[in-house]
Amino acid sequence: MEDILKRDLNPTQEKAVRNIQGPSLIIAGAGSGKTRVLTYRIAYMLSKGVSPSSILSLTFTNKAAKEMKNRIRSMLGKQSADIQMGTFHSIFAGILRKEALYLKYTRYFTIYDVTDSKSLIKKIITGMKLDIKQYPPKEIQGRISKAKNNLMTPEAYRNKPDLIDQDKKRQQGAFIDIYERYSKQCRRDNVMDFDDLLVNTNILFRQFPDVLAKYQAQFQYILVDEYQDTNYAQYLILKSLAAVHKNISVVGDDAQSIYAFRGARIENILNFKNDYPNYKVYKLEQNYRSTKNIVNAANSLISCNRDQIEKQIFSKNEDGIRIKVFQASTDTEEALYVADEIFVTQNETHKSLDEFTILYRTNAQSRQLEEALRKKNIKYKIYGGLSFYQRKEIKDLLAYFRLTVNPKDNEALKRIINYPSRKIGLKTIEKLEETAGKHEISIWELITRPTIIETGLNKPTINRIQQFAILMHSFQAKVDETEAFVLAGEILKTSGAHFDLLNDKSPEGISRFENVHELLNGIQDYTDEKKQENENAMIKLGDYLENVALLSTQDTMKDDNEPKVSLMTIHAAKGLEFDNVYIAGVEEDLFPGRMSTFSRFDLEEERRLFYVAMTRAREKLVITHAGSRYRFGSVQFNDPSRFIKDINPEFIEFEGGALPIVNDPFDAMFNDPPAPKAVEKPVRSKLRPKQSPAKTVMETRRLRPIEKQSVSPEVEDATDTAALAEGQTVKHARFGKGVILSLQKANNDTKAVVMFEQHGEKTLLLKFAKLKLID
DNA sequence: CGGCCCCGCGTTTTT
DNA sequence: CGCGGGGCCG
Repeated sequence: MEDILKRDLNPTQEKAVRNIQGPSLIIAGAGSGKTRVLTYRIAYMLSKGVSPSSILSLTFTNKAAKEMKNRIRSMLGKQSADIQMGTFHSIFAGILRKEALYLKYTRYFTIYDVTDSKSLIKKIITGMKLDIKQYPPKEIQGRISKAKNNLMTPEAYRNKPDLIDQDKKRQQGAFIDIYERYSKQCRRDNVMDFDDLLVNTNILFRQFPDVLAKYQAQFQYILVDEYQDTNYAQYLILKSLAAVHKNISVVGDDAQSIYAFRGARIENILNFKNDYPNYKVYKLEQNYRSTKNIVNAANSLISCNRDQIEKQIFSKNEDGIRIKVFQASTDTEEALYVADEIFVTQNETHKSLDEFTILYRTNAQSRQLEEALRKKNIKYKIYGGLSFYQRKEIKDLLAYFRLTVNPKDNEALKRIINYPSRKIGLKTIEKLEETAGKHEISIWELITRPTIIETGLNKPTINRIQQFAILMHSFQAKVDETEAFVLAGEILKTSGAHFDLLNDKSPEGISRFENVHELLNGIQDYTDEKKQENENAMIKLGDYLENVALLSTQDTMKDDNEPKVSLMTIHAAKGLEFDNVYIAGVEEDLFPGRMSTFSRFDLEEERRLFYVAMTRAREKLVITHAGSRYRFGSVQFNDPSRFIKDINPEFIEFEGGALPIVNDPFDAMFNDPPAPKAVEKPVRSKLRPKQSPAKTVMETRRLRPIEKQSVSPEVEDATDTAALAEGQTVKHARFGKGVILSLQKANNDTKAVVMFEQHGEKTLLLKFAKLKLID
């Protein structure tokens, strides 16, 4: 083990791995080997005699957890199985099932996805006779989610007069009532939404100290990946679990925080020192993934952000080729260019198609790209978007499974009580729901009790409903004693769904039929996989359902052997890497999205997102943007993204013409002035307001072909950095005249401290600053 | 009750 | 443009 650490890790990584006692904060830049550090750290702990079951390791996807376990297993043998490793949501869902009774849930609770919870919220709003325009379900759902992320229960919310006041002012005075009803109904139906998994864990730990103590005692060592993307609820869970042993190690990179929109707090990283004053910090700054060119380009981009932890990410890899920037006239042309570029590159380099990815800001962009790839006969796969599990036929079958496991699951019941058709229509379902609501019971309870009479439905209808209940009952009786895939098959056949699908001979019908069988295969695969870890385990339908509910975008992609280009949003690409990366649609209003351009905070998150996109690439990075694009059914014209201009042009090769200059007054507002503590960032044309009197050096340069930009200095160009010395007077494009106070070598560049006449003392990187010597 | 048609709206991003 | 929801008719 000792040899392995020495051999495979750099000194900082090794220190981070060896320090297993006490709190530690590992700041890990993109491509700096953070997964390796985490993996080796756990392996090292095990080799030191730490018991696997006392380790809690939280990862961002379940796939990442699986891979880490496999790596540890291959390093050490079979010991990794007992490590609690997975996403926050899956680990704590597991704990909540074990302890469900404390919270008046049963261990069979259903996890609602966004669609289910939105549908319930909508039902509540209309049921309260509120205007759907005034209370858009989607917005209400977002607000509920936000409240939950901050652990604001309905009771707590109601006790905040300022919040209640605010709601009234925004014409949503009934928000709290909706929130309250929603919470009550979830509880009544034995249902939790995604946020509840974290909220209820917090409630469990807060209200039942002995339960908390049990887990504190168990999890003596806690590791957290992607710490920058944890929210308040997650932070508190960690804090309480780690309170006793304080062996908590968090790994994160503030520059890659891209989930603030769903409640993530970068501050969690910054506040770590407050909770654990005797913490140790390790900065992994060497990027092993990408070429120097890509790393430096990404650095120049991210330096435009004001909020960041100071660090110097560097690469010792080859310089590599420049980033290609291509301007297409339309989105169609852009897609064709990307497909063609991939085709040519693949032919030249003979790299596997697995080493190519196309990244975009929104899922909607995938269509054009798919078409272009199909035209070129290039195999591809798509992550996310409308996934397999979102298809109607799949959701129908899953609803059967859900209702089998949790009979109180109203949303599931409503979905399938009339599928296949049992002549139970919408009106009937409405009546059921209404009556159930009155009695504060679930629909299932209503229809399996004499209370069903109170619905006022006619005899034949009641009869049909009871037939359905008998059917479901036969499934429910087997839920704990039958293997998932056996029961699933039986449900498919006996429910009549199989017959219904078989009867549809249209192409779509056949595809639906195949999908359903695909789902059954998936259950089989899942079962096989689980049994590899534990031969004697019995995989029940409930286990499978939990797995499905908590799948992440990356988890849904099954390995197939044929190499394919992958298409995905940048969010979905988090943690992945490829030799060749294409970022498409890099345009104003799309990336950054229009909504993000109004505040510095949002804009900086978008820029971090772009940073994540760039740093996925090992060797080649291609950025494309289109002058016009179909959106909302009509043509929209977009300027190239400001992010392209944030990248130092020295690292870019513009293809197909120069980049037009865009002036956006917001740019200047949100990027100026730079952070005082950080190293001075390069000055760019975008810092100038629209009616800048004279074109700057940079602006003129940008219009010329790339070759002239960095090779031979011209009249207005920078003085060769080697010619500069202390004491000289220089001119800077933005800061004007100044005197060089000192020069200092840094990485592969020189830092200069310059005293400017107008702007005072500045520290500049000569590579970026383009100083001109004045005699 | 079920099927069909029309209208309105959406694009951030996801566990 | 494409989807989902709502309304209308058979």
